[in-house]
Parts: sequence; structure tokens; C-alpha cells
Amino acid sequence: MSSINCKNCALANLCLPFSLNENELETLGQYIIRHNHIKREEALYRKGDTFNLLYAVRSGAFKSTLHQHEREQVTGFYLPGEMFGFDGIHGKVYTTNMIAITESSVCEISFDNLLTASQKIPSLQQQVYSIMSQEIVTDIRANLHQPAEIKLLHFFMQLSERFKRRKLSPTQFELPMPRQDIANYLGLANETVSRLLTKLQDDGVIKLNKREVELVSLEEINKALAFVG
Amino acid sequence: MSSINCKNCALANLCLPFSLNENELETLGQYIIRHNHIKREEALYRKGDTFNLLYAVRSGAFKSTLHQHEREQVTGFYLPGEMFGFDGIHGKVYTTNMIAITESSVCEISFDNLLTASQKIPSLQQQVYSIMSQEIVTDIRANLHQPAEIKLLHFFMQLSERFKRRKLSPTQFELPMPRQDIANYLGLANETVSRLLTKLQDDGVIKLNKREVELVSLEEINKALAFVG
DNA sequence: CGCGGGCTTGATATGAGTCAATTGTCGTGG
DNA sequence: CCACGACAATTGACTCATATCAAGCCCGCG
Repeated sequence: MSSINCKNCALANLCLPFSLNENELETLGQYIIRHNHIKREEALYRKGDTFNLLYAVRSGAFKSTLHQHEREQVTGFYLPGEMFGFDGIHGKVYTTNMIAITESSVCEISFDNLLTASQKIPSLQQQVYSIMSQEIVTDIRANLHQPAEIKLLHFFMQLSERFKRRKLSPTQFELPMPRQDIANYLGLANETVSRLLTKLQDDGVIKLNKREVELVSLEEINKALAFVG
Repeated sequence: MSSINCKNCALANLCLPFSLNENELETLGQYIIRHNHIKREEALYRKGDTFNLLYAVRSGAFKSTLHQHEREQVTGFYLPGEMFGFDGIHGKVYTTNMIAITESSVCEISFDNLLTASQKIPSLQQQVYSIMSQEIVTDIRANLHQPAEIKLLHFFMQLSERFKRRKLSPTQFELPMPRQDIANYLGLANETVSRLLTKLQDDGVIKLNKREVELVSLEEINKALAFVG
């Protein structure tokens, strides 16, 4: 756990620091605390815990989950540069469990401090609104009722865009999560996901090697998704 | 179209004015514009339109929609006292169509003005965060993958809570939308919804008369939904 | 009074889930 | 370094929930 400097962070332009000047970065930095070495499957918080902190993924990946009749349901994934915890603002408690998918590290800021800081720094306030807006858009799109194959392609394209934002390849990347979590998130059986993945490979749309994906033709995929959204 | 006074609004405690003092209400009021007589099926905005304005439902009801291979998909409902348009902040364009379900009226405020005002009024800023947070929670919960009957009961309970917030009966209310829209929103065929509604009536869980619903026993319903969420 | 949209009901089709067995993969310890 | 065990992914056979297709009904409106 250590106080941190956002200036040197490669993810700054996705995160709170976006569009802040040197002085403002300095101010913000005072409020940020870093947590390293969050272990796989460790819960950062659980549904019902008192809300205080917002988080940004620094490295690794997280999934948010809820319990459904003894089963876990994955409600979202969070990758480096992405923030989470906003669901807790309204009711003062977190409404999901937040679990590390791999060894991870995060930056945290207390909501109260963020309020104070964003009162002083207009562009920070703007950025918080923007990030929350983005989460709303993501959540709405996750609701779309489509056949399994389309859902899966959508999911891949969404990941692709998120990797692109980080200046990584949008066509070749490693899935941060196991098939099970993908299936669960999309509301499918993992057998279904498995079958579709082999089908998509047979069709030449994607290439797969364990968690390594290659999207062979973004154009083809986008064609399949046309008129969606 | 007219400038408006939030002080006398019965919905103030659900909306932006929540927790503002007289002076602050005065300030906020300057920025609010009212639109009456929005006709059934009229679009307040469409996906892709430039984002500027946030809205609060004053009377009536709205649905947000997206297009999916020639079909419309309903992505949300907005009832009196509820705000919408936040999805447009991030990308500067609205990401859904917003359509009046019945003759309606709204209050609108430009996002720029809201930013300015909330810079001056901390509790206003807090309230905007809270409302956006609430939308996130709603959207996440709408994603849960459950059998049709549970989805439908969830939907009724959600409506129940929203009516309760407005100090209306949580057990007897009128559905603001036709069955078709409910089915579409939940990702079901309207035949399925229709069948389930008659089943729920036969089971004595609800009573229905056209759009008039009575939830016979909230306890029973909550029991069926236990372990969910 | 008749027309039409929304709703209900029935018969059938199908996409995806479940169950079950097999294979593949990785980490650990002998 | 290899063998084992545990878990993740795949594949196949079968089932089931819900969609689709097809009438018919009910009520409000012109």
C-alpha cells in the first residue's frame, strides 16, 4: 500500500487523470492509494459491504458477481485502466461482489475525497461523469437479447475495443478470464460457448489457442453484427 | 416550454432538487425547462443525436430502445421523477432512442449548465452521482439471467418499488406500458409473457385487469425471488 | 356495428441447457 | 523430470424452456 503519482501512469488517459494539468494531478495524487498483490479469487469487496472507495484496475483483471440461487452470476469484467465501485454510491453499499480474476493491483480513492477534489477541479468532475456514463452504456449493451453466437462475437468485439483503448492489438489478445466466466457473463452454458468457439474457428472467423485469441477479420465480424445496437 | 420552479414539484425528492436549500433550488430552477404534451410514440431523441440535455420525467412514461436486425429492443423504462440521458455523456451522442409510451411531459437541463451548477452546489453534484449510480444498479440487475417467470416477477417488484418511492401503492398500480414492451424488455416473446401472467393469476400471486395489477402478496413474491441478487 | 390492435390460447419447432464421458493442461510433489 | 491429481475445455446424446406459427377473442374506437 503506497501513495502514488498518476503522472507516470501509462493508464492515466483512461482513468481519472484524463485532461488534468500538472497541479491538478498533484492534488489528485494525494488521495490515491495503491494496493498490489491482490490474489486470484480474492474479493476486494462483497455485496452489502459499506461503500467508501472507488477503484481503478492497475494491472490484472476483476469480475463483478451476484449470487443467484446458489449460483454465481458474473455481471461485468474490469480491465486495466477501468474503474469500478460506482454502483455503491446510491445506496451506500456495494451491490456486487468484486473478485480478482488473476493476481492484480488497484488504485483506490475514497468517494468523499473524490467529491472534494472534483469540487475544486471541474475537469475531474467531468471525467467522473464520463466514466460513469461509459459504465451505463456498457451495461445497457450487455442487456441485448441475441442468439448465443452474436452475443459471443459482441463480447469479443467489446474486448477488442478495450484492448485498443490501451494501445494494444485489437485483433490479437489474451482472454483475461476462463471460458466459464465468459459463459456465465453471457448467460450461456460453458458447453455452448465451447461449441461456438470451435464453430467460429471452423468458419475461419477467429483463431484460438487456449486463452490466446486472434480475430481474423474485424470486417467479417462487424458484418455479422451489423444492424445490432 | 417554460422556465420552472422545482420548489413546488411533488417529485423533487426523487430528482435533482433532492437535499437542496431554497437558494440552491432557485439557482437550479433557472436552468430547467419544461416540455409538455409529448405525444405517445414521439421520440425525444434518437440514437446518434448530439448529446446536450438531460431529462427528468414529469408525467407519463418513456422507454429507451435500440434496433436489432430490424427489430426494436426495449432497454429501459423511465417513470415520473426519474432521469435519463446520462448514456450520452461519454460519447457526446445519445446511445438509445427515447420514446414516449404515453402522452408525457419532461423537465430538461443542459449538461453544461448542470456542470456549472454542480460546481457551485456540492449536494447537487452528489445527487447527480447518486442518480447515475442508481441507473448503473438498475442496468446491472436487468442483466441477470433467470427463467422467464422469475424475470417477470422481478420486473413487477421493481415497478412496485418505483411506485412506492413516489408514495403510491406498491401493491396496486397501472402498468405504464403494453405487454409487448414488457416482453421485449425482458427478452421474451409476448406469448410467453401472456401465458405467465395467466399462470401467476391462477396461482393467486397477482390479479390483473388489463393494465391494472395487484400484487396479492409481496411476501410470497419475495419468497420466490429469494437468493436472487 | 364493424374494424383493428392488443391480448390470449393452442400446437409445434428449435436453440440452448443438462447430463455424462473424454480429453487436454497445468501445477505439485515424489 | 515425470506422474499424478485437479480442474478447464471439448464433444456427444438427449431434454426442456421458450420461440414461432396460427387461430381466435376481446374491447375500444370510429
